[in-house]
Amino acid sequence: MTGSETRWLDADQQQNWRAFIVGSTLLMDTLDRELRQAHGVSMAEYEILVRLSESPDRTLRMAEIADSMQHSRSRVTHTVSRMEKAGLIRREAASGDKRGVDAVMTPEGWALLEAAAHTHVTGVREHFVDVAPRADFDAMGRVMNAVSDQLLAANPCFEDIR
Amino acid sequence: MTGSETRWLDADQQQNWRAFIVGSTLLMDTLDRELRQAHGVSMAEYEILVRLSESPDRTLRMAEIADSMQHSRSRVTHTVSRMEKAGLIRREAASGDKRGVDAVMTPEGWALLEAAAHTHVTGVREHFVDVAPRADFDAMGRVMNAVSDQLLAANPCFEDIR
DNA sequence: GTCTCAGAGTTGAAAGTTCAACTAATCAGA
DNA sequence: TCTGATTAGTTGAACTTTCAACTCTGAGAC
Repeated sequence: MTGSETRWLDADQQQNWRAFIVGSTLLMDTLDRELRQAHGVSMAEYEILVRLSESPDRTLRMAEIADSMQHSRSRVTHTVSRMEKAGLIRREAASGDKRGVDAVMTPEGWALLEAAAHTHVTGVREHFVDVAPRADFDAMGRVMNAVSDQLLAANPCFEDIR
Repeated sequence: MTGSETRWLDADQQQNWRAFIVGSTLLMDTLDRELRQAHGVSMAEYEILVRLSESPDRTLRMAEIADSMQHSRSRVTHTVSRMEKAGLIRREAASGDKRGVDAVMTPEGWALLEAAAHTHVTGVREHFVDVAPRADFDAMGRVMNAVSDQLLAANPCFEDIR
């Protein structure tokens, strides 16, 4: 990873990279704030609800949540604990593997998601999807997929590092 | 912001958006970890050093740092305090405005930056710039610039919210 | 001059994240 | 079937970020 001469970025690359950092923090912070103010959930919590809502029985193993969001297991434990306290999720022993824990979405969680989804999608459109031409947006998607592929390929067991 | 019917994202938009979330957290976490392991600084700290290195006298007002990074003033205060304790930055009373504080890069800070820059740029290339065709990368840059523009225009005094 | 308001930065506590150590269950192999 | 290595998840402490309250300086009105 750290070899020989440094190949510096040219001016364009530099600018694009900085645009990415600033734009993405601005975007994420805004969406997070909108969700918190309107519904009292963070974006991470919202994302967990989305994933649960898409799963059979609105249920997911802790590890599945962690892997799909690229969060550490510890982080998911803490987040789910808070959400459980708030009544949005219930923990159950996983059937089969006695080490495992299932996170199950409660009716309250579902209700919250239904309300929050509108806020979130509106924000994503207004601040992201609708501010650029479709072709550029697709290109951005290809870049970010390539980023994920590269990083996951380079680190087959990415969890170990976290 | 929250009006009438929800215009949901279509499948492509959904995928691109999720690619963005996962890819960017993966990318930022990786670059942050690389910097921490090799040089003991976070990416936020590194970015502050970069900005100082580009300023006349390697000096910047606290507020300038905060604004250019889209961080809250409080966050910059805390981060700079840690960096000052580590000897990378020195605080000085700003000339002219007695309310102001200048953050000045120390020789130790400069030395660290020189060492860390190689690691960082190599990582940015390997995990980001070089994983996608230039045209896609440029399109990504346009999208992120549009995001920033939209958000900054919508919130003339963005700091007030933070 | 002084009163009020705005701006720059700090502070400390609360909330969230990371890190390393831990328990308990499963698996693979002798 | 016993043993050692893995895997799932949790825990608590350290660290980072956020939030609201605060101090001090500067500026404009009168």
